[in-house]
Amino acid sequence: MSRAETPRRGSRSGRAGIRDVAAAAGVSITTVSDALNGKGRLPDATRRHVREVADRLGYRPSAAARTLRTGKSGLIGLTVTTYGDEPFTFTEFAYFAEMARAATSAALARGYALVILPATSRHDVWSNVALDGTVVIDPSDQDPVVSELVRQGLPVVSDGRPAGALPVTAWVDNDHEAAVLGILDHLADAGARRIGLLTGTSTDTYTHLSTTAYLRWCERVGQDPVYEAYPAHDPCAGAVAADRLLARPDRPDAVYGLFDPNGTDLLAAARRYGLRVPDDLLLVCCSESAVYATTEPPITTLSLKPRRIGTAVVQLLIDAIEGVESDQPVEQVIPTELIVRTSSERRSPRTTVSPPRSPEEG
Amino acid sequence: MSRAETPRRGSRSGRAGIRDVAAAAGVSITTVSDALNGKGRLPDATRRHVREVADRLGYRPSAAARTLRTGKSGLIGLTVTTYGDEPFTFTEFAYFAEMARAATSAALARGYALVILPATSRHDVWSNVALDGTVVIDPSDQDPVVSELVRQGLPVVSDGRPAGALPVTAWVDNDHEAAVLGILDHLADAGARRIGLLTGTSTDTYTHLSTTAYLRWCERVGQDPVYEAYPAHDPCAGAVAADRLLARPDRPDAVYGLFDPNGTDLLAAARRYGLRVPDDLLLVCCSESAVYATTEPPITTLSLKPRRIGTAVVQLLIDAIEGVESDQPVEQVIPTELIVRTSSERRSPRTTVSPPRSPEEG
DNA sequence: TGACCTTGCAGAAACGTACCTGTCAACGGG
DNA sequence: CCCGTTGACAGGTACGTTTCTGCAAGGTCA
Repeated sequence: MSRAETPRRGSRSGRAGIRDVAAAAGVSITTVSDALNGKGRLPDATRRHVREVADRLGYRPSAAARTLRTGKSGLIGLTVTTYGDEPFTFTEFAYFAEMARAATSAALARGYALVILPATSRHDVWSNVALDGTVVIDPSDQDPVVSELVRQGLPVVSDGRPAGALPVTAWVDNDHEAAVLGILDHLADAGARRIGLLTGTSTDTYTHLSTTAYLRWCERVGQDPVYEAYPAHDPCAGAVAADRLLARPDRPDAVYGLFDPNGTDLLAAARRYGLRVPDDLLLVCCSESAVYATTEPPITTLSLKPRRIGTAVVQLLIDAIEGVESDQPVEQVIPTELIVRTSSERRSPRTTVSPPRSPEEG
Repeated sequence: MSRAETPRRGSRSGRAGIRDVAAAAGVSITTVSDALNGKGRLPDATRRHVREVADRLGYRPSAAARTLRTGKSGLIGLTVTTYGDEPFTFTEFAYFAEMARAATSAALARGYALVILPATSRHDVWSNVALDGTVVIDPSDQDPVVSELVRQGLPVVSDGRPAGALPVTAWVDNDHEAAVLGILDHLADAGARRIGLLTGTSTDTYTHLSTTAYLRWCERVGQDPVYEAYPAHDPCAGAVAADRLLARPDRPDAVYGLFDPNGTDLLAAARRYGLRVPDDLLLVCCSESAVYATTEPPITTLSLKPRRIGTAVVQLLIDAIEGVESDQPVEQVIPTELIVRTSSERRSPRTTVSPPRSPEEG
């Protein structure tokens, strides 16, 4: 009977809703919504008045209600591969941190926020969050997460060229083959005769492409491949593998390490075997870390440009979400950057004897 | 007129809703909801049947609708300080990555996901995501973000003891004063006569507490403070500051660096000045990075145990969200760990002669 | 003076779920 | 035979928005 009378239970428990604002401003809900969202045909006076009342009441629109109504949540998934229970690994620290940082910035700049999600197919977490789209880092072939997302009609952009026929919306990657070939040529130019590789045992695209490129290069120049593979997610295995590589009878005189910590691991191993860098051993590793600028000697690194990748991935994803007909291609190759430092600099002639340490000679 | 007749437009565009499942299973919406959520009093047969139909239709409950109804989103904010446009900095890389990793794992294990948010007061992003609570990393005094969140009635747990009277629900931190004092004593024990500090110019709690502790220690032992401060968010400034510190007329014979890259920076600076570590200069820095295990020489580091902090913070937050009367205190101090390596090991006899290493003497 | 458009706003229908409040049958006990 | 109880479900409302549709009031033009 007195249904039309109920006074909204006096603004209910806590937060003010749009109804409260409407009542306080003496207008309708529609008017409040339009005023706050800059829509509709309202005179500026009304708009200002509503905004002022909303501010006074401390009104914050309910994200859940808005999402339910509009179908857009403003959330982007950032899916990272997991090893065991842990998302991303030691070996990916700097890369991931840089990439995530750039992605976060780019998303924020366009009004989106990032949700970190594991690549495991734990439904309960995935289905508990309303995503507008997802960034997948280095998806494995036939990734169940990606398939599920695509099935739901969500745009998926991949960091790393998708293996197989994974139906992603777009992807961004480096040209890993070209990068490896470039490094090998660089090392050969610096005088390397036998170049070794420190690689991983996992089957992700990065490891696979890089290793394949190395093997092809070896075949082309007629060098026997010299490499050690180890489980890259194990923080200790790298040092052991580096040691093993330098302990081989066919010890390489130059090494490229695919993972971030390989530089220090190889440097330590070289010291154990009394090898001087770069005189006896040329060194390059793939890393985003700044420490290699100040090691003794500084180590040449390959940067995969995670900032640019993180930014590009997010831009592509948001373009897809918003239906923007981007003029960017949906497959972007970001160039890598070889930062040449002492560890791979043309060594002094093989035959000459050089003093073990001469700080003046810098 | 045929209003009661409308057949739900034939399962609408795309996704199946709970209504579609109910229709397909020949039961009511309530029954579907109860069956899937394990509530109500339903015979197992019905429960199974509903679940099966839901699976067949590929039904995924709408996160937005559930959030709107229940008031819980399953999302936790991870708020990071921003410097300019970028969230977190170079100097915090390893710490943040470890911390975020542990936090992500812990949240996931309890069915929550993490949203990365900037500490800027950009309302539009904050209000667009429905959070159940927030982790704030090292909030500054009078942080507007924290105040706003608390005003909304959301639990806020802080990584880092909140400055001033910031009304957080709980916090987790190291005992930074104790850590610094421990390191200074450790260096003094190793023979240091004048210990320098490499610190930051920012006003965050970590920097402030650590610097204060250093100054107090100096006063206590009667040493003149020798320190250089630099803007820690600038990736290049550290090297310059390290150089400046070692170029001083009152050059210290031991240095503690508050930030992660200080180790390599100080090592490089020491080399430039022909100082041997640890013989001429003892070195310790605060870092989570593994590279310091394999530098030449290996550098003693202080670990703030970001894994434990990340886990603890999330546990406290979720306990608060779920109203669990946790037996954990709401103010937790996580012990730091000093990983002693060569760079701070008792140098060759200055006055007393003691064996460089005596593992028996424990 | 209508016919017609514009302005300024209100009503009400979704969005998809969770849960409170029935309803109806079966059943057991007095 | 009646009444209370319990099991198994259905109806309907509310969550807080956005937005489509509608409707007066006022102005313009033929």
